[in-house]
Amino acid sequence: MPRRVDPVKHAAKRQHILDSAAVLIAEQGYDRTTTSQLCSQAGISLGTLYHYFPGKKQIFLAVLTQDQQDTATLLDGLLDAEQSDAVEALMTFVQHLAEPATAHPFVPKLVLEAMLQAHRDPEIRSTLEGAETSERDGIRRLLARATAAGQVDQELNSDDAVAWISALINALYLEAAMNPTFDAATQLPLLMRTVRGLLRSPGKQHPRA
Amino acid sequence: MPRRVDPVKHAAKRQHILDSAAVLIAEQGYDRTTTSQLCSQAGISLGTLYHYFPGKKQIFLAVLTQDQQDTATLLDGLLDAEQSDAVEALMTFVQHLAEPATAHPFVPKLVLEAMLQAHRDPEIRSTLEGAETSERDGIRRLLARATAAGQVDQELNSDDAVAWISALINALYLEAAMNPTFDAATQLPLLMRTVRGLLRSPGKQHPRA
DNA sequence: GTCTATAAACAGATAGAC
DNA sequence: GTCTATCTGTTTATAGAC
Repeated sequence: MPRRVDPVKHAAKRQHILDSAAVLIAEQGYDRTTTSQLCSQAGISLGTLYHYFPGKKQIFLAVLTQDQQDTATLLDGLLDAEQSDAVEALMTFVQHLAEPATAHPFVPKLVLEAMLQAHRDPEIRSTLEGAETSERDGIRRLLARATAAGQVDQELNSDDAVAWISALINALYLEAAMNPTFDAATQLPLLMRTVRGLLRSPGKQHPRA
Repeated sequence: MPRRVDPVKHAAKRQHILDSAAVLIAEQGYDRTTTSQLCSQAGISLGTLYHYFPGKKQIFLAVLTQDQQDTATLLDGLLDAEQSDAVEALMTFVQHLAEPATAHPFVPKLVLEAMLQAHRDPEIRSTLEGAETSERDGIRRLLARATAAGQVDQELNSDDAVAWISALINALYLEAAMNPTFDAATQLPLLMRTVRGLLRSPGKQHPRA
């Protein structure tokens, strides 16, 4: 005995609303995007929108939550993997964190909008906090392994290094979102190079193998 | 025969409105900040605000313009100065571009808000464009000098390098604005170190003098 | 489930008294 | 020059017909 028509159809439409909302909010920003625009973009009316979501803010939170789950899944897989070269493991992790910025132009814009709004709205902040923490934590653990293996400049403060590797990844998102001449996919290798430069001692060669 | 009461008093009050507006907009964002809030923060009424400015947007533009003038003046002075070591000249320039981020917590927040809004509003974009262009142009010229002097990795693409030095400076502003545990003043030296790491060849020592 | 019509609150901006 | 009172349009959200 099936439950009328709901099962997948409802979830699919909900997802469709979320997808179109993500693009619109990325382009215009959360504050400037009206619920009416959200409706016309999704091809539905106001009444229908409020049938699927209790309010505008919840739509934004739902958009952020699904992105967060993608990232979390990605990170967990990478942290489990054992690799011989600790620096290369760290670099792989960094690359995977940076890669979404190259997927589609709206992605870095959405990430940046989320970061800004998180700074102003407690609800959005707590939604994002988990992802950021696990991101930094992953970097920290992999960096510790690389340092223990003597592959990183001993004088480089661990907390500072984590902060700056994280900052460099954020910089890729920032430039991809703001600078029209900046192509994230092309610039990704240079991000990797810069991270390596940060880890390497200023006065010494990185000891290979 | 003096002109009634206007001369300095008007300019001083205008400036006071701008100063309080800058802090408020930095904290809340432009869209979330209402004209009423701008008034109560400045200690005046709505009617008075519109006596000094034609509208909300013009207040924001005025805030950005004055910041821009400070930066432009700073850059010009640095570009004129001749220095023996070309890399050091570049590093001095980078440091001066990054330094405002360490001045007061609201400064990086305001800069970031401006960058976001510039991406969405043509008027704000054109107001900011001049500053960004002269910033990148300064980096480009100083980098060219350093490259000509053989102090920079020959294989490093010039445009990429400019983009990433600029991105690193923006990263300092971004982290200072978003990350409460990130102290811009403390992290400035590490920014300098990272820029040096970027310029240095991955396989060779930076040839000193 | 989806729509149209509408309520309730609030935004930016103006009028005009003092 | 500065204020209070008010206009006008828009925004989020709800009611209720189909």
